[in-house]
Amino acid sequence: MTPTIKDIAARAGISYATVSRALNGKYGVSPRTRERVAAIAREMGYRPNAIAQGLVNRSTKSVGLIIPDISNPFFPRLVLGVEDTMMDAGYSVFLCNSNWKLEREKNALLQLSRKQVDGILISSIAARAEEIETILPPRIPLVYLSSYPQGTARSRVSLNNIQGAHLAVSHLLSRGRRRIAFIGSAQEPHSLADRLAGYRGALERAGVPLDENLIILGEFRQESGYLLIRRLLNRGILIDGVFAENDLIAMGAVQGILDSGRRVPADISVIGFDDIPIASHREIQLSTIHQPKYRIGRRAAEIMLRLLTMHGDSHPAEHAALEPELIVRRST
Amino acid sequence: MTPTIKDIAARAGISYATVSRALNGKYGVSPRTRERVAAIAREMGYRPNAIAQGLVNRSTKSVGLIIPDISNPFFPRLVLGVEDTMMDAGYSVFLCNSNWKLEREKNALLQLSRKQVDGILISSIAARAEEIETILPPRIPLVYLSSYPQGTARSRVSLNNIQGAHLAVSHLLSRGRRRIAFIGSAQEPHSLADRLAGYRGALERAGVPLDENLIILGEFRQESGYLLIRRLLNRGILIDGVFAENDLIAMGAVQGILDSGRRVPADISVIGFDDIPIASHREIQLSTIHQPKYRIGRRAAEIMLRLLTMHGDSHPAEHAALEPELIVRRST
DNA sequence: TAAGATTCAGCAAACGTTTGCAAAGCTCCC
DNA sequence: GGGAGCTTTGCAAACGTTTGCTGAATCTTA
Repeated sequence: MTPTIKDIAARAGISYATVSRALNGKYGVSPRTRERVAAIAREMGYRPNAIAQGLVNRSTKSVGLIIPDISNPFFPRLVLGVEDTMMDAGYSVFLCNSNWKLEREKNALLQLSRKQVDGILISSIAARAEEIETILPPRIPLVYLSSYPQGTARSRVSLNNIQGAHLAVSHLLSRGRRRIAFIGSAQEPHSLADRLAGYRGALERAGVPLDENLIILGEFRQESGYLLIRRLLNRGILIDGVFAENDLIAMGAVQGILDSGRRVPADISVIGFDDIPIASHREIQLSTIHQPKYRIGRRAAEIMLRLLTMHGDSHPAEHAALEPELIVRRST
Repeated sequence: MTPTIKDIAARAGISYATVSRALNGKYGVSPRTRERVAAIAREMGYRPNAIAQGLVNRSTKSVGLIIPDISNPFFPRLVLGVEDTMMDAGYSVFLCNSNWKLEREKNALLQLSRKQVDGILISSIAARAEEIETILPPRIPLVYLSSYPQGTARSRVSLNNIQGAHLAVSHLLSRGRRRIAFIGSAQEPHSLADRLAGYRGALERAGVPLDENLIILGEFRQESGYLLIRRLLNRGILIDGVFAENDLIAMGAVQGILDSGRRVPADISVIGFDDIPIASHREIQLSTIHQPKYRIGRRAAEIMLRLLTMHGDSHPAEHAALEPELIVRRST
């Protein structure tokens, strides 16, 4: 059995209340006993039971982090930003994958709240806030990162997706492209909406007519980008540019275009979104919209820490929108 | 306040012991009260407090997972395999990044044991078992996955690294390569040792003399592979093949070779290790040794679940060594 | 109908902490 | 030497559960 506070007390011949106070540096313990207790604790290899502490302190020093897909190279750095920051502050993080399924997202929320996490960070795929916020007791701090549902009053940190899409499409336009396809994913409604808005806005501003046939949706995967673009090209639809909702789709699209005998960027320019590590690879050189992934994670964690230390007294929501950045590489 | 078992009891006019039994389907409560309790619980939105349960049950239904680097594309699928399996069994997982630092690995172990996790899965960078196992109370289930320290008696699932390296180097030899460099990382001693052993073994078996100058070590990153190969080539050392300890290093090496004006594979063949997703990309086409990442994770989790349900009665360690697979692509 | 068996419910202890309150011990000064 | 005031310690309740034991109520059976 691992030693408890009582074992230490017994060994020291004092009450366990005193041991607790001594170990926690609380006021009202003589330096002599404090030292004695510390020595015994060390010698016995005492390790405070965080579960018991959690019960009485009503704080587990842990938070939940829910993301849709750890295999997508966008998320690991997000996770890292959250983890580093929370760890430094003495928190542990429960990681949950929703696998792009709302049902799993809800379930993760439920599990986390049962586990009495002090707060939850989530990259949510829910369309509306009620879908998930009703699951949680209102007092528990919640921070959205990267994507968030419509109608939420909670804190969030995200990229300015409209602006990012605008940047991307304007760049294609500046390259003389006029028939620009949008290839996205229906898996995450909110950023899709924003990026579509940016796409539409940029076209409109340039006076380029919108062709709804050029908007196609699949999944956030390379295979999806490949299949969708091939289908589009096979239908004989003319395009000279592609704005993909993320880099994976973009990379798939590039493959599809090449495999159909066209050149990138000579015939069709392609731009992605996210700037995942591989996008900058010498043989890939994908133009894209950079997202400061680590910073998004860190920022969200910082907001969480603030909510956590405010300790219940009114949660004024914080909205942080980080700036996207256009990265021009060989694909445009 | 979220409702507790006592609130339900008060509302139902019965003792909270009965409520507990009713909710847990324990023997000794009439169907009538059982239903009534369930109804009230549902209506009040009761959520069992897993912390309190953990305290009395001495089981938190959570495990820790420690990996060196979530940003390395090798690990996400490993994590996924663990997560899916543990989640299905009703466990949550605490994810910790050691960032290739033994100190952080030890600290994670400490935190997890304080959090009273039921078990720990770890991809350890420690050289010897004592370095980390002494931190943990011996009764807590521990499973190594992918890499493990020397001298451990605990369960582990890993790839047969010696065989993998042997496969890789033999493949290069079969392509007529004789001056084969080994580019590895000193960050993880155990698999380095095994892969080096495989490298040496394959050379010896083919009667190719070993040149210690061809063995160079850096980090598990693309930049490292790039720099090391360039330095090697700049020193005028002749090589016609490269066996890299992982795909990132291999990809960096390919860049370095190309940038030095040589061709891959015509002048120098390159083979990596891991088979990360990008290795199969059309523009990359890196030959490599495939690791079944998801399966390693799942297998480790399954072993963990077995240890968990055995519930203390002697832990016979399980050793699973999965088979590597040679994947031949364009780089060799 | 009465005794015994069976079903159902409650009391209270336990898990390992923290902490308010009270008591005991000490120092100091008049 | 005796109280005031301070420091140090201990007692016991509390956090939200689970569960062994006991008692009450109901049912069975002769």
